Amino acid sequence: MTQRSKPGPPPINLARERIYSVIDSIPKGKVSTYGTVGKEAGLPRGARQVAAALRHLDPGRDLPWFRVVNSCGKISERPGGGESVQRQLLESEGIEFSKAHRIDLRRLGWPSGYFS
DNA sequence: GCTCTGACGTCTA
DNA sequence: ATAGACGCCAGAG
Repeated sequence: MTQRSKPGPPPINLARERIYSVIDSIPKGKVSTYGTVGKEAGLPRGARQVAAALRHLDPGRDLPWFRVVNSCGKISERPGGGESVQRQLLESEGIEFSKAHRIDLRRLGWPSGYFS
């Protein structure tokens, strides 16, 4: 075949699947961030892509989307609302929130030690 | 093809 | 610690 694989970012739909795969690997009781998930998925500057991937996520798909928060350790607000739902899902598996609605990433962030 | 948008993150003041 | 500017990059129009 004449086509050679050349170095560079993977096709978007493939990148999206990688993102989903990373999110699926976040352990119960832990959380990760948009930026970190992007990195793990091979997208060093792909935080916004991770957000977009979640926005376009099939609602029927079984994926722990709620374990993704922003770099501040807080739940990101978005148009459709639903932050309270995400918080409840996290609390239901033991995640604790500070007074400022923040999660201690040094303790509950995944991968462990990533936020030290 | 071009421009604007945004569930983000990092740097500066 | 807080606020604002900038950079990034795929989607949407």
